Amino acid sequence: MEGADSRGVDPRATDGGTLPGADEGDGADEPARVVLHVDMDCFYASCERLRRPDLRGEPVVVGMGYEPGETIGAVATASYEARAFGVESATPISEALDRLPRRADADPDDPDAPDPDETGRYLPVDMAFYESVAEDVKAVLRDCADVLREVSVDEAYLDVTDRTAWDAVGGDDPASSAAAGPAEVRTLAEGYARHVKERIEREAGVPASVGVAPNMSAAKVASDADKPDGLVVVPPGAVAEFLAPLPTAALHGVGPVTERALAERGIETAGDVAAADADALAEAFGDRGRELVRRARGEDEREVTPRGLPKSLSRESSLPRTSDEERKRETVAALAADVARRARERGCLYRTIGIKAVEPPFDVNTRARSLPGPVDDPELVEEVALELLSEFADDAVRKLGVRVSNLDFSEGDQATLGGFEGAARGDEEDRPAGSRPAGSRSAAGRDGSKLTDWVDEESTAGEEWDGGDRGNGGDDAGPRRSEEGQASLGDWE
DNA sequence: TCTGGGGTCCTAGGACCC
DNA sequence: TCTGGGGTCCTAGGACCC
Repeated sequence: MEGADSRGVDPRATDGGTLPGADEGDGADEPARVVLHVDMDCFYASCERLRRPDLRGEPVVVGMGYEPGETIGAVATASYEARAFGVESATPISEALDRLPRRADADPDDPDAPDPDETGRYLPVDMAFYESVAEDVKAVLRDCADVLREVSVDEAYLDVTDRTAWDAVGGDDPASSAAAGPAEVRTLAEGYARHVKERIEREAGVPASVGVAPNMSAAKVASDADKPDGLVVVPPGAVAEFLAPLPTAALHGVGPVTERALAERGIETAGDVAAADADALAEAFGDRGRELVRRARGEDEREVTPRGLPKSLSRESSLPRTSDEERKRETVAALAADVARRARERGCLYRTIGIKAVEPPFDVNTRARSLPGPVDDPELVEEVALELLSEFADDAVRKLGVRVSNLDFSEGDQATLGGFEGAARGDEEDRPAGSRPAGSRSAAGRDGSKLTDWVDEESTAGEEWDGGDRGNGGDDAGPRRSEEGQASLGDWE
C-alpha cells in the first residue's frame, strides 16, 4: 500500500486520468493490453454441485473411468474439501479412497467403518452435463469480450482491451485495489474483471478464478495464484515483480522435467529464470528456454486468438496388461472406428493414421503412416491401425490408442458439414464389413481400393500425390473455410 | 508415485530432391 | 560421383497442458 514506487500502475493511471494509455513502460506506445484468464474452480465438481445442492460444502471427487462402487479410474477433479484429504487431480481412485473413503461406506454405529465426517462423495464424469454448463459460461464470456480463446472446457483467455483500461478509478484519490496480487490502485480493469467473474457465477452458477494482466502468460499465472474464487490483478509494470518469488513450476510450460533441470542449474524461482542468461537456457532447452526467460521477465506479445480447428483426433484406452493379440486387435479396431466416426462427424479428412502402444511400466511407442491423400474412410483407419499394431503383436501392453492427423477440413462434403446431425451418425453401423461405405470420401477420387493397395505395399501411388507444397510450418495459416464443419460436441469452438 | 484420456508443440534423424 | 548446401516431408519420441 505504501511506496507508490515503480511497481504498480503506470503513474499516469494514478492521477485518475482518463487517457486510454498506460503503456508497458517498454517503449511501445500502444496502450498495454488487458488480458483476462478465466479458470473455473474444480469445474466438474462445481457442476455436480450445481445440480445437486446437497453436495455443497462436501468433499466431492469426480472420477474418470470410475463406476460407482468400483475402485478403478483416476480423479478428474476433486473439490477443495476433498483436496484437504490429499485427494488431487490424477490420483488413482483406489488411492483416493484410502485417504477419503466413500460416504456410502460410513457408519457412525460401526467402529470399524469410517467416520462420516471423513468421507467424500464419489461420482463418475458426466461430460455432456459439464459441456452444457460450459455453454452458459461461454455465453457470458462471449458477451464480455470481442476476442476470446477457449483453451479447454473450463478455461479461457479474453482480450478486453477495447472494453476497459488500466486507468485508476477514484479521481484525485485513487481507490486502493480490492484484488489479490500486486495492484495497489483500483483500476477499471479490476472492476471489469470482477464484473465478468460475478456474471459467470450468477448466470452459469459456478465459481471461477480470474487473472488480469497485460499479457496471456501473466494472466494465466495470476488466475492460478489465489484459487479458488480468486481475483488477482497484475498491472503493467508489475509483472516481473509479481512472478519473481514464484517457483519455476508456476510458469506455464514448466513441468516436472524442466523444473528439475532448472533446479540443477540453481534456478528455483521465476525471478531466477528472469535473471538467467537467455542464450545459456536456449542451449539447454532450445527455443523454449529463450521463451521461458521472456515470460518470466513479463514479456509475452502473443495475441489472444480464437482456437483454430483441431490438428489431430485420437482415442485411447487402458486395459489390463495383456499380450493377447486378439484382445489387442479388438481394442484397436474399436478405437479406430470411434476416431473415424468422430472425424466424419466433424467433417474432416485425414491423411495420417497412427497408433500408440504403451508397454509396462510406461513405455510409450507410436507408429504412424501417411496416406497419399486425405481420406474419410473408417475401414482404412482400422486396416492401417491393425497393421501398425502388428509390430507389437507379441508385446504386453497396458494402453492402446488410435489417432488421425494431418487433418483437412477444406474438402467438406455438404452431407456432413452439419456436424453430428449429418448423415454420419447412423449410417455406418450396419454397413456390411468389407464393403466400402458409399459415403466414403477420399480426395483421391477414383476408387478407394487403390488406397488400400497402397497401404499394403509401399507402393507407387505416392507420386501422383505429390501435390506440391503443403506449406509445412503449419502455424495457423488462418482458419480455413467451412467453419461449420466443427460444430461438433466436445469443443469450445 | 505408476493414473486417464484428449490434445499441442518441438526436436531430431532419415529419405529424398534440387 | 562421396563432395557441398539447402529444403521439405515423414516418423518417433518427449514434454507439457487440462
